[in-house]
Amino acid sequence: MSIAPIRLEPLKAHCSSCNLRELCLPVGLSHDQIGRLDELVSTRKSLTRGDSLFRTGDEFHSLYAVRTGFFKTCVTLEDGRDQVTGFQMSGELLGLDGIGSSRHACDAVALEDSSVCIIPYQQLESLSLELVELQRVFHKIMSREIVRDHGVMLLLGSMRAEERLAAFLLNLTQRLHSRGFSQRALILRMSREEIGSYLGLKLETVSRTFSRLQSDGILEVKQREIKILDPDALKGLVNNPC
Amino acid sequence: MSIAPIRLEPLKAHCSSCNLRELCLPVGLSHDQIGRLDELVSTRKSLTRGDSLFRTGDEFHSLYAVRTGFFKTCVTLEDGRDQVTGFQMSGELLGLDGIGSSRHACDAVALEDSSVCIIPYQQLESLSLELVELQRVFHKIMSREIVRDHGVMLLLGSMRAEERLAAFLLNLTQRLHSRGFSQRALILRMSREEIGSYLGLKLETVSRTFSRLQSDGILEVKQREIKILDPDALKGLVNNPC
DNA sequence: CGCGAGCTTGATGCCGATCAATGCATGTGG
DNA sequence: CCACATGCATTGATCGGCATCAAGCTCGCG
Repeated sequence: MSIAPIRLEPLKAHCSSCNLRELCLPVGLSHDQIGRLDELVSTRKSLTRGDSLFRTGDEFHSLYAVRTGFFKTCVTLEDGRDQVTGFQMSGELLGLDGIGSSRHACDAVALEDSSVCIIPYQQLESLSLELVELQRVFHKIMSREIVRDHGVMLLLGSMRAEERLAAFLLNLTQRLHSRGFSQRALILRMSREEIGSYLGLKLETVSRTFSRLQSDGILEVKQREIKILDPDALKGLVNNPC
Repeated sequence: MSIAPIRLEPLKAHCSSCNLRELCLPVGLSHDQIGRLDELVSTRKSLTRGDSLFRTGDEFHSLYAVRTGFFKTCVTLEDGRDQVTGFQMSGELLGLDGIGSSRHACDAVALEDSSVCIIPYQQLESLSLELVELQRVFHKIMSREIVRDHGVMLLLGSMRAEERLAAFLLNLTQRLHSRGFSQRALILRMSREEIGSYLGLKLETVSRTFSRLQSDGILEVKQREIKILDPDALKGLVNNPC
């Protein structure tokens, strides 16, 4: 006997009832204003691990808010070398790169089974003309993305391997903490190679650095499960030239 | 006998009569729309070489459009290490980093005597609610800044010294060319150290790489005067892993 | 003319890349 | 259930590119 499909897509999404609304686009909007957003953010999309949400060169129509799961974005050079430009978790927006040229300028790939809310960009623009608060929060999100990228440039341009990895872990745990997860433990959704690409290191260097931090008693590393045994020591590693 | 001051500040600025309007915020706006911008972009400010336009932590009120001259932006770590995050020339916007947190997140420093137009941000927000085209162009500018930053991350994360310098020179000459300057010659407004900071290299490496490109017959380097003798060879350097 | 900031060049060393082998977890088919 | 394959992670040995340290050099300027 056949089984009825469990999920139908597109599914209705509702910002007003979403528990991510304090971390996502609606942050700071009133109940009524979020209601207006509901009209616009009406569908969602599920992806399985490895799926691309969009690719470089795809026409840009929508932004995406991560609902569940985990993504990476990366840019690729003609010769195949690529650079992971960010990791995105629930509440974070994907697709801002596409606004400038009407085409996406990077690939967005699900690192685990994930779902996103689709935010049609033209409708977002229209609603932003009505709701000054929405315009404001959207500008803030883009600005923070620029500031974040500058932080990564600082990391890539002037930090050493150990520092980079420490800064990376602290950044991840902080973001996970504001989503209700532990500050002391995390499960990495990305491979050593993807971490390395993000941090400008080779996967062997990432692995060795993990091992060193473990033997220093700062971390406990079991494959992708990380425990932070000594958070202060980890923080002490960043901003130390030697 | 005393001489009357030649320039009074603040001076009136007018987008509608500005020859940078095709490279700057007004790009794509109609004559009438640019007229509306004139009401808002009313003052300019002159800086001498070495002056800061704003510093990390300063309250954010305005964006700035470079009118003449040349700037760098940089972020600094507590221990003093810093990273140049960009170089800005005429028509380019400064200050987008401040929107997210109401405080500037980097320093902007004039690398030569320069002038900027002051764009009060609150008024820009208000006008964006009226002029959908202005909102659109502003979003595009922010998005392109994000894409640009991703390009720098790619450069810092996965290119070799020679490639980085080649990419940097090609980027500069392209931007200068669209401002009417030569594609083959340029005068660097920044020191070797500032180039190095931007590219994640030490100043000695920058200097050596310039020398190598010169002895390869690709460049002619006389201090800060650069001639590109073989543009194709220079382009050939980027995107070549070895 | 002499000073100093910025640039070039050389000698040396180290961090992270590369190459290579092994280990470990997961999955698949016999 | 085991044998084997596969993908990812760890670890070791070696190499190389860039950093570091240290002189000189150039040019503008008082």
